[in-house]
Amino acid sequence: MAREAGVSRATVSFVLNNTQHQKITEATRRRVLTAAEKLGYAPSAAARTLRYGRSDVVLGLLPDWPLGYAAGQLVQELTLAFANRNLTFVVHSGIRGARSLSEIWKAITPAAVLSFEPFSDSDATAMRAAGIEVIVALYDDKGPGSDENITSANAIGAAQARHLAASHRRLGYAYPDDERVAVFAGPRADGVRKACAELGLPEPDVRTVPLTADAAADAVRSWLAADPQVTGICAFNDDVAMSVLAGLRRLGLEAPRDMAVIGVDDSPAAAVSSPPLTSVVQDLPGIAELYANSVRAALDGAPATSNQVEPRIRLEVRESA
Amino acid sequence: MAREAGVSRATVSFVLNNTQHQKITEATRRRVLTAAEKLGYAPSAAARTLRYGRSDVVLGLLPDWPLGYAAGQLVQELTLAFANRNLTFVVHSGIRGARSLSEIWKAITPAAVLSFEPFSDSDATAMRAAGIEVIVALYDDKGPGSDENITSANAIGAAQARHLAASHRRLGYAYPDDERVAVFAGPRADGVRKACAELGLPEPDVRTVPLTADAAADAVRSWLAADPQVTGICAFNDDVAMSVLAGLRRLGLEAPRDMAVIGVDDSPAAAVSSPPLTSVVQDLPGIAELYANSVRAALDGAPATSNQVEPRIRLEVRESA
DNA sequence: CTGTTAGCGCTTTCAC
DNA sequence: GTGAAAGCGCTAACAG
Repeated sequence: MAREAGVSRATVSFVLNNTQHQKITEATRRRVLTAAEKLGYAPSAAARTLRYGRSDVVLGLLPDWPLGYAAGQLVQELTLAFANRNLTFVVHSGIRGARSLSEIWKAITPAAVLSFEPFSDSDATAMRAAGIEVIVALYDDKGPGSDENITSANAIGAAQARHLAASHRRLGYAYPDDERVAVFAGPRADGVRKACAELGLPEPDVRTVPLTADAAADAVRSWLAADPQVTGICAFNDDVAMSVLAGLRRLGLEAPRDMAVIGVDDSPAAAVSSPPLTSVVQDLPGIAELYANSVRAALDGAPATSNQVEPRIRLEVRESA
Repeated sequence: MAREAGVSRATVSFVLNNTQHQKITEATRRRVLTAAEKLGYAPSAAARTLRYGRSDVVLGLLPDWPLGYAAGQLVQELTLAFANRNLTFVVHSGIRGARSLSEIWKAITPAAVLSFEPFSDSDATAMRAAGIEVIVALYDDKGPGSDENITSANAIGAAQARHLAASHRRLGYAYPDDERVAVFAGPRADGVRKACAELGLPEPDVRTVPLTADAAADAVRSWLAADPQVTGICAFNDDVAMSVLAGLRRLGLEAPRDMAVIGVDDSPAAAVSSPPLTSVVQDLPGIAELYANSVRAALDGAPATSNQVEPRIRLEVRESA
């Protein structure tokens, strides 16, 4: 490349990177660009990474569990948010039996890792030792025993509860039948619990609801038999909510007359369920901006900017609640 | 590292990579490993990539459109399949306004790219020039005018049609209301068309079905008014299928009595829809194996192995059809 | 303003 | 057996 243009390697570097504060002759500039064009020259990210010790890649680590509509959306928004900050976002889907975490990040050499599941301390220290910024998303650092005010982690559950509390005196929580999402479902259920407490409602009745009509019917029966009777259900997500709706139909009952149900995610199916499902929708673009900001700030060595706007939570009110 | 162990760099390399045909003293070997351990030494993928000109990363390029349940599953299966072949699979979600394709692959330096959407010839040649294996998935290279036998691309549609043909004389196709998935929906609709032709059924009636009950009701009305009347619907996916079901309910009609409906993906919501949805389920692990094999073979410079087993397609028969 | 040089960490080749 | 050295492509620093 340098040889071809008859120019020094450094000059080439300046031209191709549009380095400021370097005055390059227009002729030289043109010569370099022409040569680059002719040779189909492409800069080597590997070399650049080796030199800098850091790439511009942000590695997203997805957990093992089933990825639904919302997860896909979030990934897309994150991709966009990082791109706007000159960072390339790629995702690796964690899965039993796949490569170990260390193999992944060594293969990618990311500038930062944004994980949606917690990992071991040794992994974390190893990554930090390699100069990688590590950010764990979606989890409160407060620990399980925290009795703080409602945080963004459980704001979803709280929003569900508050909506139902307008017309229901006892709420239930439809918990997913998948242990893998427990880290996720727990905080949401906690949000419901806290909101109930704040509103003076009795403790919510949490039941696991598998994704079959029969099993859901069992749960519905139990809720209706409870004392005080449970008539408003906050579901972990739209799938679980639709399962509850199926359970109601199986018993010849109807939402919201006999029992109100509210989901999370506003997935496409929610709009056409029977009855159409009321659902909580998260501000995914906002959340993506938040994480992208955190990562960018960490990479720039900036202090953790806490002027972050809390992402909004919205209710898509339909007929089920 | 070498300095610390008092051993040559080459020796270190041999030990850490378990290079065969090199006889290393057990003492030296131990010395190296100890030093590596103590220093928390991690090999630099960037340097290795620079040296080899190729990493062990396979870059998956996802299209812009909404990622559903099946897409998430496929990504997980691909991750596993590639891991079993010593390849690290990461995914970049294509999205309007995000970085250009060339920025992505230059940042990652992948050994291969597995794309789920077609890209320009110039992109393809640029990547190949950079030594990257390029594989475009999910599309037939036969071109749009192909009248071949049913291929895997449209086998899904064919399976739907064949199931419905047992009890219905005229079929309809519920096409998604999203232009972005056209590349995907087209072949499936073609599969239905071909199966109808083979079975001596009239041409299927293709209608776009948005994801709202009202719009779906319109489509249902048109199908029932058609001549000959359409009573069996193949839907692009489960979401569209559930929309058709909603349209039926809106008109006071019922599946499968008034109209049978069959979806694709067997998403969680399908099992609890009203009525429970019959759906085509693809052999995602099989498909993942297929692609992983192709990529592996291409990287090994092997000829395209055509002893590939065609992934099976299965029907999850419930009540809607 | 332009050209040269060193070195990021790794592997391969060659010399001891 | 082990050690030294070159070079992958890049950029920062320095010399002309």
